[in-house]
Amino acid sequence: MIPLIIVEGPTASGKTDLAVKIAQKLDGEVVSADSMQVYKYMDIGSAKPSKEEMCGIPHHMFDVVMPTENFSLAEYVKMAHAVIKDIQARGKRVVIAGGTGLYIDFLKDNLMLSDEDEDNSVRVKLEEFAEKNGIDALHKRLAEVDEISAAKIHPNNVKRVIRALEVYEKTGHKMSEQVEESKKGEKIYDYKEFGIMYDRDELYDRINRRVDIMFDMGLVSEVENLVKMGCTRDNTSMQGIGYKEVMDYLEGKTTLEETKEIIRQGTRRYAKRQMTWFRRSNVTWLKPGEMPQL
RNA sequence: GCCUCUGUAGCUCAGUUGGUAGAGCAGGGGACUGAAAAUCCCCGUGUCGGUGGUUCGAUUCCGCCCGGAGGCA
Repeated sequence: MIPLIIVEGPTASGKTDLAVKIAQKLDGEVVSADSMQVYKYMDIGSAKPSKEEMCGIPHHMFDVVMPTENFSLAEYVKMAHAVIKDIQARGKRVVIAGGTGLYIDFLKDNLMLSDEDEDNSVRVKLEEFAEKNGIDALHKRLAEVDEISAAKIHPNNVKRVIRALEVYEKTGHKMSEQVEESKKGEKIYDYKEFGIMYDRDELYDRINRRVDIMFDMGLVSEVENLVKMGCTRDNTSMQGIGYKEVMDYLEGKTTLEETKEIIRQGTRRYAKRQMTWFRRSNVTWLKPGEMPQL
């Protein structure tokens, strides 16, 4: 089994810093587990560490896809496994650092994903069906083919209902079955999870301050540049906090101050969701600045 | 100094023809298997500014006091 140190926790809690310190101590390299840092040209808003902050430690899974392209969990997991294998082969330790709980969960337990083509015509058709017949009709359709998933997914959660139907139509298997299948992969990692626990008020302070810093660093021109490259709201990359809001600003829908406040709030809420996610995994919580027992 | 308006949840405000109160926002909790920084679900007790009075009963009516806004001198 390959040993893994995982650093997780809410945004702005100092994961990057801690990961670098651990990597220095263990002679390791850092693998990011972040759904926005995978995009190229999205540096400021996704809070990628600067060269100086990396302190010479190699970082992976940054800039692996163009922001005009869509990315997925499956691609992340595939690439990250390969990167880890490579680091291990070179005799270095692996430190995972990131805030995307879903990515971390799939990676650490080697959850299996069946082969599925990227064709999203099924999804588009289901979206049209929902538009036309309403979300209750959509949910009913799911209940007919996969009762278990239908019971688990709230009818209002259209994205999830569509995905469950998509799985069924594409593979012929129920999503609830697929979940069971996914757990049959071999355990290949021996991991320890650490998180940084801030007092809520203190974390929110850090978030608020960091948003201002992002603007000072040129977030607006970063987004302008992405728009020039052809990014639109349809791109997953533009769903990132800071990006969609600055697009509104560039289109004159909000003032600069409003934009900042909406981003601060969105980030606070995001941090709260992250904490909910990580709370249920077996994390050893550290105080800010504390070095874990490795 | 006088007159008018105003003081209710962290904020903005509703409301109770007298039976101790509710919206939005903020905030909190949760879910999460190929979009996940996305998406979705649940959660509202607070000396109704203070104090006396009227009343079976006052946050509601009346007096006084304190705070805020405006007007007239």
